[in-house]
Amino acid sequence: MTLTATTISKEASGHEATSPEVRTLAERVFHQLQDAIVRGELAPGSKITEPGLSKTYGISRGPLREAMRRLEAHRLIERVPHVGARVVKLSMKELLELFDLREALESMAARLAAEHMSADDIQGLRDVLALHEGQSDLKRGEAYYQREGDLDFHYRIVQGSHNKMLMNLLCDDLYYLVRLYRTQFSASGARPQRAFVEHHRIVDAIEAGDAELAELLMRRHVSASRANVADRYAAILDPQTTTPTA
Amino acid sequence: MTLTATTISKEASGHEATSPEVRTLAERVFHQLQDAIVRGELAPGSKITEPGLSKTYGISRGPLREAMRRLEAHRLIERVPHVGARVVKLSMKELLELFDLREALESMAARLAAEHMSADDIQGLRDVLALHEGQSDLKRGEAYYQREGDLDFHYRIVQGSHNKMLMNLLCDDLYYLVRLYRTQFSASGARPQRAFVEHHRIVDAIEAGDAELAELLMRRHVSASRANVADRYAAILDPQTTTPTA
DNA sequence: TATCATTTAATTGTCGACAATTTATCATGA
DNA sequence: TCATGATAAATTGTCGACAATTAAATGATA
Repeated sequence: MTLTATTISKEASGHEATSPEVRTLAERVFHQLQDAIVRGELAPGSKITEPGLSKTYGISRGPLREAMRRLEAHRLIERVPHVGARVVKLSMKELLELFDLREALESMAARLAAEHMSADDIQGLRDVLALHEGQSDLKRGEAYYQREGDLDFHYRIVQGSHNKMLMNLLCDDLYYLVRLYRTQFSASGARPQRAFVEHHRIVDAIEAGDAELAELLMRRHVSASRANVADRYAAILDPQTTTPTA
Repeated sequence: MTLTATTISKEASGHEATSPEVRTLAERVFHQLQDAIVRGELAPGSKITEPGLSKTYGISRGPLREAMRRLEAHRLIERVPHVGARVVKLSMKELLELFDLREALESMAARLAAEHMSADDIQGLRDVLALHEGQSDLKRGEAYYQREGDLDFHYRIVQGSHNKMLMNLLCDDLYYLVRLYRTQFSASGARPQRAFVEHHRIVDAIEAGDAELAELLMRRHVSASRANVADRYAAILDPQTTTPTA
């Protein structure tokens, strides 16, 4: 077998970090821009210009344009014909809408995962949780790794659903928006302990093959996460009338 | 055939037909291709080549490429770097996955619609149903208009949810796949009476503001539709062991 | 000074040509 | 005859230049 290139080191903790597809310039600059946006290196709402990026990344406008089209499709930038493009700036309303979508889709994913996940898959899930908690012990305040770990957890469950369309939707589209939100709202980790417990109970339900319970628990988990975000936002707007931090 | 002009009689009952955005060549040819694929004029699985389409539509490869990128993002074509693109060919497995997604998302839409729809919106819904049934009386066997009417119904409920992200997801992405499936599997209308009743009950629930019921009924509605498709497919594979057509 | 029209600059949209890669064709040899 | 390798054709990827449109700047007028 020739296999030419792309020996595929696509495992790793990284989500798609180690470029599964860099056969072309457009692909590469797409991933670079995607990363830059999600990490907040390109300020939300800032205007991005084709000649500018073209110079920055050292490529012509052709492939750059294709990359921008893909970013637009993933809703990471917004384009207006003949005017230009700017990095998306999520409003709180849209963020809550995003959580509603996640609630519907991830609860479904949990149900399917309970029906389709293999023993190995479940073991992998438990490993993620263990790693997750270990890191959290070390750097309590530092929420970054924890949050990435959280996404890893959700990733694996979606994968476990074995529903390709669902995987594409959540992993390729929505999760990048979730990560973007975390940087834009500088989302402090928040409620880690409670989330840990919820994660474990979800895995328990999946392992027991209890699809209905897994679905319910995941729905509550995402819903609680949403409520937490809404609460914090309300606290910023009006520091008095909200519940004290847990 | 020169064709150059492309005056485009893109009217039709079309949902977004009256071009909200034809400021650029890429936009126009995108909509043209989208239509051609959904209507089955471009055979599923057939390879589409850039020079070919470029000549057909009388534009250069630049804007054509952008149109193809958008088609890829909407999952209407599949591209492989350095190889080419072909029109998607939905497998039965993917089709059922699509129904699962619709079940999760549209039930959510129905719930939100029950909470947010205005009186006018609801009246519009009832009008669609009336028109729908009137057409059905005329052309019983002809399932085309009926099916389009069915999509109109679902469209309006999604719009009624007032969740922009949900609207984008269902109306801009998934519904085109639904229409594509109907041509690819030459989906005969099937079970019209039952669907009518279900539609009416869903509207009743929405009008009553009963979010929980609306969600449940929509979930059942989509689920029944899915079961119907699966049943018909099984019937093709093995004509003996299935239930007689209703 | 404020407003509006005109001009200027910058950015996006489109095109044709060239380079890189893949696929098809064909010849050669076992 | 089949497999293998080299060659040729076609298609995709990339680039730079020009046209069209928009936004900014300038100046004139009330």
